[in-house]
Amino acid sequence: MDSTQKKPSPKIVAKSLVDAVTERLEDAIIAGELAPGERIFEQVLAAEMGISRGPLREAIRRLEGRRLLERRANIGVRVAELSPQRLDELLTVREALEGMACRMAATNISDDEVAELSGLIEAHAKNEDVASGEGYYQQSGDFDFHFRIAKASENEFLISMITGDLYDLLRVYRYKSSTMGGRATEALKEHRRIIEALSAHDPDAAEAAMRDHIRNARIYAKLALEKATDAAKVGTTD
Amino acid sequence: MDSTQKKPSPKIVAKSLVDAVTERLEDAIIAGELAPGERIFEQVLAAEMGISRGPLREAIRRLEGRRLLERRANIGVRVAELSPQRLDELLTVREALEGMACRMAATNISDDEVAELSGLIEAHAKNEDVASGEGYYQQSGDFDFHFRIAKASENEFLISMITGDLYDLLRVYRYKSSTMGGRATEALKEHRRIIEALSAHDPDAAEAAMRDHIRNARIYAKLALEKATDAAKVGTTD
DNA sequence: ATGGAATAATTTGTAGACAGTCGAATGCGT
DNA sequence: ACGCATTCGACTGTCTACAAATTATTCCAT
Repeated sequence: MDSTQKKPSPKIVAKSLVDAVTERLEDAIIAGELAPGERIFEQVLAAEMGISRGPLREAIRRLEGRRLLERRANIGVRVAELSPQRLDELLTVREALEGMACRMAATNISDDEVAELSGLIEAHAKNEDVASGEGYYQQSGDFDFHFRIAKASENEFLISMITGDLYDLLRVYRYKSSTMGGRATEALKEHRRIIEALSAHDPDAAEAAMRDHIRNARIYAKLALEKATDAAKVGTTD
Repeated sequence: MDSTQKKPSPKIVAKSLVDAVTERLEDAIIAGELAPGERIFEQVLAAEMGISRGPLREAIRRLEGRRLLERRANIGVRVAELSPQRLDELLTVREALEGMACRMAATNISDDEVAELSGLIEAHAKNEDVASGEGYYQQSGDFDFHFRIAKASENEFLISMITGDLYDLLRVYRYKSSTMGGRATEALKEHRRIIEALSAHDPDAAEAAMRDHIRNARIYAKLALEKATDAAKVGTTD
């Protein structure tokens, strides 16, 4: 949550223990320290973290809502399973949401903001990572790009979904496998098309371009992830 | 949560206290017993409900995630404010999500399901409520209609968003004012167009029809709600 | 070996206490 | 009389400890 940006202005937010624990748990899940499907024992975890059960339970309730954890009454809490199918579902929702955000952005965005977006993209285009087509491109510039467009929608609800819940969920997959990379050159072209549409303030074209971009990423990621999990099933003795 | 339907199949879910409290709080907010902006005191509420603070706090965390409650650190919890603008944002998200759901439904839905949908609509068309254009139409048949289409998308993530979080949030507005009614005849026409597109298994047309339907509802609701709140400002001494 | 009952482990809920923090009211000084 | 600092009170945030309920496991008898 604080790894990339989102904290350019370190607001002096009075963080409660629950907030801190939530983030830490989140990071642990994202980093794979807590494997998908793994069971969580409240007392053990609380002891490890040096806190009491209360705040831990509250943090768990939150992540439950974000679908990072799953609870079955009187049985326990498990880390959510991450199937390729779920990723596909997730990205489909993202397509709908970001498409809408981009549509709204097309009407609201200022020329200055478009210029900034363009600068962002072109700066990254010069990176060797991107030029070679490999790129951990997705992890740095891509977020910024999508975040800014979401913000330009000026729809608070939409923004919080895209940059909050959805984003966190996606990070889990992004970490698991670098399936989202390797499409840098295509992604760059798609980004340019999005900027074009935004610059022309054409809502229909903007939405279409964004949806196209995310749909391509989805299809690519799905294939890559399926291949990866198949390989894993052969490679490991799990 | 159990007032209308959503519980056609009373699954034997072992409910914990937290679940029960969550629902009750939710209902209280939706029914307006807890007014928007009203502050909540943990001790008081816990005492009123006859429970301890623990489960109450956990329930609050959940509703926080659903954006029904807002918490400011060390200050307290308030019932979320419901501005016309927020409703507009909400319905915009719904347009995107249900549009996507309808698109997917167009490919997945069976002819039998289309027939059922059609039956549902036509049955309601014969109702006097609807014919008169007034209708508490929105509260009964409309939900079913939208729910079924969401389900037909076969995207679990999408389904849970549309029938879960979003739906609950909308209920708050629906209760507050009957702004969502009075458009029954138009809504019926729009529903028929959606069914047509679904029956033809045309994704593009299906999405377009659904988005059109929700967009119209949004614009109408926004105007109605703005008028209502303006009137309230004059009418009350608040 | 299978069925069932007793047992153990874990989650869930409760109670009480205390520290930290914010807000409001109070009182002082100008 | 007005503004500012201080004090006081209330509520949240957190911890410890205990009690209750439920599930999983083990072990014995058939």
